Amino acid sequence: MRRDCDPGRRPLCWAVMDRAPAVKVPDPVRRAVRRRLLPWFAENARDLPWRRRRTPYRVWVAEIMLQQTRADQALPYYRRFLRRFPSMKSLAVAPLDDVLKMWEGLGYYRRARNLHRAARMVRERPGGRFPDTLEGIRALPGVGAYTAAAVASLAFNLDAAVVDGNVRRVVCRLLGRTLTARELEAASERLLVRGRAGEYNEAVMELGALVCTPAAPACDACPMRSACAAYRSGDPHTLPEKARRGKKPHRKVAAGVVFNGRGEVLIAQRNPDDMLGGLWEFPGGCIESGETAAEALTRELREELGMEVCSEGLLITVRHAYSHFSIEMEVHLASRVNRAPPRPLQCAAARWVPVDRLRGYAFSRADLQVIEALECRQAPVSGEGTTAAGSR
DNA sequence: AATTCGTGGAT
DNA sequence: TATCCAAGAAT
Repeated sequence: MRRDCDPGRRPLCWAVMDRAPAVKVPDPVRRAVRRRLLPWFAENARDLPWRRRRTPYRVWVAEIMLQQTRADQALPYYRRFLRRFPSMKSLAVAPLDDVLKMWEGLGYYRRARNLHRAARMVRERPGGRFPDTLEGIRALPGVGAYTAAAVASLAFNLDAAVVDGNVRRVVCRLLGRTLTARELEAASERLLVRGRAGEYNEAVMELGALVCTPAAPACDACPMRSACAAYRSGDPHTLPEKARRGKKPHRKVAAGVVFNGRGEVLIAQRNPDDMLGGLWEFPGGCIESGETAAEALTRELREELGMEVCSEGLLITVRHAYSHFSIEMEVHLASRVNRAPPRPLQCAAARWVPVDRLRGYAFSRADLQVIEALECRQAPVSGEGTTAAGSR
């Protein structure tokens, strides 16, 4: 592709260029970044914990946590995470289950697993030191182009420009059209204030988060207004053009709270590379066509855990939306029909746990609803004939 | 290159 | 209620 592109000549079509497509970035825009945006940021930057004491470790954890996650959602997680794992070493030596527990409810759990793995990789480096080059940072698991540039600029003051959702929106509006990913890289590189890359990166993202928002940008409060092509055009909210997504499929799922007669319930750990990998769950699975929830439950526990169980009735129906599909989960109380112990045939592990110890394990949001239902079902009843385990 | 990864707030 | 989409990465 790149063979016949002489960089010294202007190609007829930018699309054939592999690198550095020429994006016209007007001087007034570049000037406005230095004269307006950076002062605005100095004045209006939120006081966020990861902006204090910018060690590579603290910056890196924040950037992983902030992937596809708003600052206000990440905030309480960041505080707890740094309290529990204040250093690279404390994270590296911790069990993965502890890391996932700290991540519980935040989503995209692969981030937590990669974070843990990367911490152990950093410990193996010479001196156990965090990589201090763009390529070295990029090589850590869970670190892509964005995060590498963010850590490089914020923790090491390297001249690397980030492109995230904010940058995309802000730059497309400044230039008045929807840019391709490659054009965005080139444009952000041109806009970057050399020697102040971290400040520039955060300023653009802060503007996107606080002022240049997707639906209703607050142009009246925008320091870049005079240099913004989309503002002049009159309808800045229409940029960048968005590709519409398809509808999410809906699945019906069955899950079981299986009691063993000693007040303990069965939980299973999901395989590391699956969705919600490493999290614990109440075992179950998809309801096939023509199947009842109770039948699906019996089948799934036979397949996943080699157990024979029988539904004792509905506990709760949980509706939940994941990133790319939604579920309606019928959660049944269930009991064993024999003494066969659970074997982790299609999961990572299985364990009997007292209900009041469930909170020590990491679950997804959907299963946390189940735990709530279990807890408020147990507490008030106390004396009466216990559970569906029904000793017999 | 298009999918697959969570969750919650805004609209 | 339904849809969008956020400091993206991995495959």
